[in-house]
Amino acid sequence: MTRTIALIDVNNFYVSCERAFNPRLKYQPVVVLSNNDGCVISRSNEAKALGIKMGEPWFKCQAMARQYGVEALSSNYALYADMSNRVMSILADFSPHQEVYSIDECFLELTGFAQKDLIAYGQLMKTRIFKWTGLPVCVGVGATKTLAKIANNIAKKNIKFNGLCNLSNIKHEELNHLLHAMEAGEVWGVGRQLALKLKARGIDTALDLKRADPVYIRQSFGVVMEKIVHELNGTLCIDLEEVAPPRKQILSSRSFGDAVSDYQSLAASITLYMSRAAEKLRGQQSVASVIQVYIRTSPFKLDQAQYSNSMTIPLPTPTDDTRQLVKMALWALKRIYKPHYSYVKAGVSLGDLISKASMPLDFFTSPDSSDRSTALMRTVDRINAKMGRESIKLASEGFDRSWQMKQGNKSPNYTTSWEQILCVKDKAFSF
DNA sequence: TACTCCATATGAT
DNA sequence: CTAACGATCATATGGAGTA
Repeated sequence: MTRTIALIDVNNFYVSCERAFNPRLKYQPVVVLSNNDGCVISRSNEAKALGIKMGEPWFKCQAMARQYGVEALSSNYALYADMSNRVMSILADFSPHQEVYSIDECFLELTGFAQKDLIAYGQLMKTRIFKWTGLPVCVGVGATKTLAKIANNIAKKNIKFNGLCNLSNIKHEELNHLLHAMEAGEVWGVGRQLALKLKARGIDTALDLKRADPVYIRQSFGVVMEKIVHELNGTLCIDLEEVAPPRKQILSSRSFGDAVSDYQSLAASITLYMSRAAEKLRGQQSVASVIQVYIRTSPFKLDQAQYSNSMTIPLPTPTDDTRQLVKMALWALKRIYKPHYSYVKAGVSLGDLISKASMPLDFFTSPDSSDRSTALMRTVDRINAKMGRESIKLASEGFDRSWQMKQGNKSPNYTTSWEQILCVKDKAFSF
């Protein structure tokens, strides 16, 4: 049976979240910056029109942006995550089969819907999401995830589609016409390098890729690209993943507000990042068998002495206990740390994750002590969930936070903090 | 020879 | 005033080491 899959994607997600709560930002050029106010990661259409590029370092366009009155906001992930949850739960009502693909987009299975109803159904999604959250979305429909992605892309780019594009119902020539107008590099799964490689073989457009010989593609590019070719031809190869599989790796890293050189700051940051990673680990009921710690100077400062190093430590017994994980991480840090360098970033990762339930009993750890660890961690997690992050933390996180990232212009947590909502009220009513 | 392990590259958002 | 360039996940790949 031919399938029908929709891809719903919020337009300029982070900027749109900010606008939903701050109408002053409407019709203005607005950008949202990455952590540490480093790069542009979301742009309003007005900001795009000014030529501000995705991923551009903010300091490079700051002067120009000031000239045009561009609003630049620090990213507020608490707000975006909450808004994302609202959108996803609204969309879940439109189909029993949903794959949450990223913070701002999801696939819905619409197989079996009458073609004549699809557009109206998509329109209903758009209006309902806008009414209930204030966020604008585009809907793309196709026979495969790859085609749904393309449909969404087309809906976003051409105003005449009104934010809605159904490729599952159009004539072959018409589809081919649209694919011909699209570069191969814009197809989902084809990045810069692969686009170059394709171009070298005479495959320039999405239509060229669709018409390429799958056998040849498999030989020169591998299975992944072959699947893309099939998907472009309407044969489903990449199915919906409704239940998110547990992560195989958990990473926590951050750039510092200002470079640091002292061991103490690095140790504090590593403790914090490992604590975060361990929370995530317990959240998905896994234990880690390997940890990695790394620190590095800025690769962009070519005039400065460079140093970057990492250490990977296999754990004797897999664990999810923050205390053990931090202990090992600091042990590793001590070994790779060298004084006198200007470090700009540190991070940890947890690897070889296995389900906690399937973990074999360890000969050297008594079941009793392992139960106590689990109970303690669960209690800490619950207290922190209820009373706020870091209500309970390890002392090695320290109290001096001078190294923490810059967030010069962050909006209030409109949806997750009463205190900050009240603060907004005061502002709004002080004429 | 075939597999595992590891670092690196690439892609997505 | 100055200096200022993200985070997190997945998979592919190729070489080195190993059974």
